[in-house]
Amino acid sequence: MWSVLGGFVDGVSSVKFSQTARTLLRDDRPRSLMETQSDLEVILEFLEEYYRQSTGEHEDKVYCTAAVDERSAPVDDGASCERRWTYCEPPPFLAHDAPPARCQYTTATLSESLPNCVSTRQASKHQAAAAGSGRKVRLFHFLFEMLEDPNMAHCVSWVPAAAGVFRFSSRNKDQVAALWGQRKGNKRPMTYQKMSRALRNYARSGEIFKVKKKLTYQFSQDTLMLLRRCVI
DNA sequence: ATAAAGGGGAACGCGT
DNA sequence: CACGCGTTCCCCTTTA
Repeated sequence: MWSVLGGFVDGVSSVKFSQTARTLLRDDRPRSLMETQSDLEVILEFLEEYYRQSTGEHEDKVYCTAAVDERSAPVDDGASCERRWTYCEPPPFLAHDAPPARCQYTTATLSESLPNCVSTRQASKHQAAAAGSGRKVRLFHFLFEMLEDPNMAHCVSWVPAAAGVFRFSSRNKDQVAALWGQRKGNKRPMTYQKMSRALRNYARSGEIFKVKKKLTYQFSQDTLMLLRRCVI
């Protein structure tokens, strides 16, 4: 995540922001949980401030956090990583927690290419209304974001990416579902069971198909090409 | 035999 | 208000 935020900070270097945050982002030394949380607070404050500046003090509470669960194992704990992602409506520059190199594309560009597919920026009701667009972020788009995010590999991963086949982790599949539920702002918590029902409906529209393997699905070629085209 | 995952009808919610 | 579409609920079936 540090590299992600670091990439973002570099990208907005023209903006005045906390020198402390910049220093923290470039400091790769191992940190304790308390340090990490403290650092995150500093950075989040900066991000909020930046967003306020860039949006003219938008009244909506709009930010994204990658919070570390206090009960969890150390952050870099590989497969057993229990990092909890608290997802609120993200600001435009953090539509998803993607590596810097991938920051060239945004969900906004995806939404332009994919029907009914919008950025989380556009997911803001206010802005959607302002733009005259009712398009919402869609599940397959969200899943593609998760698949492209190395930090989410313990939840869902390509098997293999070239064929557009992906598989949920038996252990962490509900984590993906929970994030999806938060992204949608659902009143009730999303579960893998409910999310998989939505995935099955994609078979009718031909966007995603069920593979005859446990917890495994496949993007259609067309959908995959469209999604990937936006990444390049 | 059991739990987990898959499947599908129908209701719900939201934008147009 | 009606409609369309995606999402969610619920329950049954299949699979490991």
